[in-house]
Amino acid sequence: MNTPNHPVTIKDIARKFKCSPSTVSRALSNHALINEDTRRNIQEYAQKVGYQRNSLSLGLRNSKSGTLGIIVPTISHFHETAMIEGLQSVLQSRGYIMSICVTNESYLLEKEYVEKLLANRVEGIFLSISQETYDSGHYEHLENVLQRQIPLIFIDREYDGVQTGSITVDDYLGAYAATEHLILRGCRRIAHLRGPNGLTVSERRFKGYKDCLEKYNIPYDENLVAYTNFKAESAVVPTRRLMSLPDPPDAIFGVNDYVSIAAMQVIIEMGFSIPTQVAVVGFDNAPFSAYFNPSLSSVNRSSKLIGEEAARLFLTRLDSNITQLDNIVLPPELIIRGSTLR
Amino acid sequence: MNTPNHPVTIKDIARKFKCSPSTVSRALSNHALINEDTRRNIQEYAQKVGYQRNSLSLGLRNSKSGTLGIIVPTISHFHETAMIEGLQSVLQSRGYIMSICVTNESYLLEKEYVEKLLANRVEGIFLSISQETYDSGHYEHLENVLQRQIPLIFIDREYDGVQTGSITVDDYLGAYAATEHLILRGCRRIAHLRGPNGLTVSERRFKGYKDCLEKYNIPYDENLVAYTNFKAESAVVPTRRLMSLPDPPDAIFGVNDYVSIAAMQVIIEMGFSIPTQVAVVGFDNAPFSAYFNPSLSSVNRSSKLIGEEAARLFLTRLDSNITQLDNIVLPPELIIRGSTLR
DNA sequence: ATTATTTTTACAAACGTTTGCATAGGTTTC
DNA sequence: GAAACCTATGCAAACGTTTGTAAAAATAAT
Repeated sequence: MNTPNHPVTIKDIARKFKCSPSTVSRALSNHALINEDTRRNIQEYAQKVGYQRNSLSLGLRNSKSGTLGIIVPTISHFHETAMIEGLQSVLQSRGYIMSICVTNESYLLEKEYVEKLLANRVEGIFLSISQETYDSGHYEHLENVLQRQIPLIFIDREYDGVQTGSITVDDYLGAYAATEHLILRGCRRIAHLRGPNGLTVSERRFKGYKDCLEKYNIPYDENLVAYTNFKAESAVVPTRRLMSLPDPPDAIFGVNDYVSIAAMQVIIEMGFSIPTQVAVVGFDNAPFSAYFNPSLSSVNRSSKLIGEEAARLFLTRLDSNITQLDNIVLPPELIIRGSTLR
Repeated sequence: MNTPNHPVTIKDIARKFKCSPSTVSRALSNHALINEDTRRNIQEYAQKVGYQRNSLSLGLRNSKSGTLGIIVPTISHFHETAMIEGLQSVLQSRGYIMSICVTNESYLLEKEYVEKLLANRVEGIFLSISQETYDSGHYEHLENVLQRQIPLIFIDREYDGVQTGSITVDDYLGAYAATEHLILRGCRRIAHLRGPNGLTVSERRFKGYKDCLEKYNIPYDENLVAYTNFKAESAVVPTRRLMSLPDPPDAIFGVNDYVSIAAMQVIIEMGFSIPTQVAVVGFDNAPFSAYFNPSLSSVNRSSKLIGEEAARLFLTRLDSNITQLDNIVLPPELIIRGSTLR
């Protein structure tokens, strides 16, 4: 019966109506061959006692769980949460539950999570691959996913070796545009607060920066490049060093907005003025960037859009059963604000 | 066999070894009564073919899914993601998968999610109740959770009517402290950029502000209170109005940091100086606040700690089987920075 | 009244596990 | 050589569904 912690099952209802579980099941799913009266009675009763399908059982029977997996390296930045929001906003109505796994850039954790999600029979996986995975070149865990015909979609970070859908933003182009903007604005000694060595996202932005300098015949000066770990604090000391150079930079391109605002603070504290003496441009267009003083120019990645497009890709795969998914590269957009005004 | 999209099961292994599924099951779980050789053989083979327990089946059998539910009104703010990170950091090692549900303050969605999580046999639910739920006074869905003996823990937003564990931060106290700080600093016309009407968090902070004024015999002036929707943009017009008053405020207490930084921008644009003419204090101590110009004083809520403590509460419940969970109220902490320096 | 037809229901198997109980051999004990 | 005892394995049921097929009941047609 309805003992406290035992949820009511189809069998309970069957017992109540002295009929078979199959009848109850069919009644609840509006099967055509069920008598109208019994159908109504059963449905009303089920409603009353708060019957709810056991997803586990359901999942076991048809190898589907009504769950989607999202694997990201972190959720502490605006970018990732915005992507998740985007996914959510599109998939909400389909009634999926989203399982979110955070890898901290670890290959092992990523592998474990993929396996666990597969064991949980998720109906799709959205993956932003970890740096370690990218470096290691181990993709067996992903091949596994595809082999099992589970839709796999790369969000933000892709890997060419695995043939599946992806939504990414061209980091290189974004960095190039930011640098070009600084150059066109008249800056010549452009510093770059880059991300950690080896991280794809750092390297691509660094390359965009470097290539743009070259394109405009501005000599690359490695003294003008400093390392950060993406966090604001990590930009303080490097910026202080840059601005203490005998010939300090007239512009700084930060690998993200956190780094850039920290740099701005240091620059101002040291008595330089922004944007007249030093121009600053960031990356990610975080929601706070427009409100800085001065407001921060930044490369927008439309993080939420990534999630939305990824969700749409997934739905396409589902609805049309197309297995060949698109690889969409979204264009970054430079937002010009006070920190780089002429 | 090992057909492409059919994961290998215990039965497959049993067939391979011409033994029964039960033997395989026992071998895999190191049951004492299994011959050492068969155990080793089976384990090696399972390893080789990448056998993995089907969580759905497992869950069905023992009404447990290895999954936890997290229900929050939003994930677009720092506060919520930090809480999730906190949960994650503690629960990581236990191997749980976290299902995250976003309610957008909707009672209906919250109810649906709770039901779905129950249907998925989650082993615990961390809930930050939606405003609509709070207002409606409908808690049947939560009673349901408790009745089924599923650990339920309120994070950040609690409801006294449901007897279960909670980790919250005293909003009232935080607002009081912020206001008091402004008063002690010498401000007398203190404006408040509050949150929407009816939202508990807005009201509590508003009350803290108002009570503090009263305590210090500063007349409450409703002209100095303006509404926002927590987003930066929504603070622009109200701040402009406040600063255009014949007798403009000498301090602004913002309901959160986004609102406060937008206010700061407007204030500076209008030619006032911070903190000399106007002091500003925010709420949440967002990671960007320290880097503003001037840096923003703010009330810290230790968002990550909320998650960590909630996770610990859950583990206590699990390990010791104590059903009577604590209600922990964390103290807010005022962080004083440049925006309120004397 | 008998057969044919339709409507409604029940049975049983399956999804992948685990586990109490039974049983098949093998070994020891008397 | 029988009784008693291990050791290793298998059987079957259970978790909660769904669904193909069979069967029963009701209705219609002859």
